[in-house]
Amino acid sequence: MGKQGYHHGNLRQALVVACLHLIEEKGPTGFTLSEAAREAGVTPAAVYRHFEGREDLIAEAALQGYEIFGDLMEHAYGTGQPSALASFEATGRAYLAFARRHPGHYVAMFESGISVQRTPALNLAASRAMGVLEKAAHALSQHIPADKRPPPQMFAAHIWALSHGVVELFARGTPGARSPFPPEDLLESAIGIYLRGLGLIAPDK
Amino acid sequence: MGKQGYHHGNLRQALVVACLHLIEEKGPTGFTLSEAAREAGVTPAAVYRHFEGREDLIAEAALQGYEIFGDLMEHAYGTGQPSALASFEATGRAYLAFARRHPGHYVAMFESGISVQRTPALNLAASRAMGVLEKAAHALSQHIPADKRPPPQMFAAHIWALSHGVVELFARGTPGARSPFPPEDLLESAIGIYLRGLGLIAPDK
DNA sequence: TGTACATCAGTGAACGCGCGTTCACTGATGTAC
DNA sequence: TGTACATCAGTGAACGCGCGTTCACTGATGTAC
Repeated sequence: MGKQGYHHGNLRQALVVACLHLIEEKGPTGFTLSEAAREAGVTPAAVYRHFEGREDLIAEAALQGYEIFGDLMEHAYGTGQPSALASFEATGRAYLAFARRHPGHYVAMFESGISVQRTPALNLAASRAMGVLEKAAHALSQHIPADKRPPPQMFAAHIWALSHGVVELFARGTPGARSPFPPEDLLESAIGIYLRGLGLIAPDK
Repeated sequence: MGKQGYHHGNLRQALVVACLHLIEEKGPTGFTLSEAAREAGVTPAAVYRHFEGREDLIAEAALQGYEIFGDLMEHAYGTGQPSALASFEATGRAYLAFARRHPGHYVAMFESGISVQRTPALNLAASRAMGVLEKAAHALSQHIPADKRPPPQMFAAHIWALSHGVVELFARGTPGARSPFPPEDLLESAIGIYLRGLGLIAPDK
């Protein structure tokens, strides 16, 4: 783990860290391989010992992101059990918390243009993570009378879109899109209203 | 408007068009000034007759986007009048329609990192456009009993986030984020549920 | 414990390339008379 | 209508730069005996 001397020790991971940092600062297409190498304290050529190129590096960052994200989501889901509603709300909060705490990962996952089909491992990690959201939505939708129940996938898509929109517009440095409300409150209140619209929580508070 | 011969005729606008096209294809940081010049059929040096550089060019694209967007929103708003609900729903639809029809503008406006404070003109155009959304939200919120009425800005932020999320995740080429539902349906149904949650439309359909 | 050697992970020089930016220039257009 | 001239909008050559990628190399590490 040290980096003194000729051999770095853990260059592969150091490059991922540098990549995440640069993504946060300049966006997923705003930095070069050489910059990442420089930030890791290494010659550009050394990168090729570990990655095929820039895309491959970003894909690794996204993969690690999906793994962290999946763990977080599963933990949040478990936290709310056995209440379907509590589980659902916990995953929503976890989504936002992840985006805030791991902005580089978030961008690599959702804004870098890296396809989740790129690799079986990436696909698997992504499916697991998003699967938790769907599972939570599905469990919750069981509490809606069958005749007025929207498909759980639609359900999950709504909440995902809402969360993503809050992240992109209000939880990031997007200038001019500031709102007088903290993103957490925005998301929580929106989800509350939405769930009330589905009849899942009391119409009067 | 012709482009034969030494003089181009309307290079400034041709560069904006090229910029929009390149943004759609490669993202806001994925192309170079020289590429834009090439696409407009002109030497890189010619760009400097019209713009200070890459950022300036993108800012112009964003400005034009806000103007189109503002017109569209105002028209949609008028369409729904005098019903506050109809006006509100029309602006929501217009948002998505704009994002689909003008993806380059959309990205230049919301994803390029261009600050709306960059220029008074840009600020003005953006304020006007977003103002329509807020006006629609405000008018609609008058129909909610005052004691359970959320602030209209929060209201507008919710809907904006939802719309933005749908655009980003489901209306663009983001691979892996496909959903079995058309984005228009997703947005419409989500807004419906949301408005029901606010008591603005009948709880039973 | 010591030595010889294979393997590994980095270096640094080299290459060709396209970039942004500048500059003096030149061809086209518009206008005064 | 014609001519002279100012203005404008583009050219193309030049510059220095950092990039991605390759390659033979070398220093460090690990291991067999």
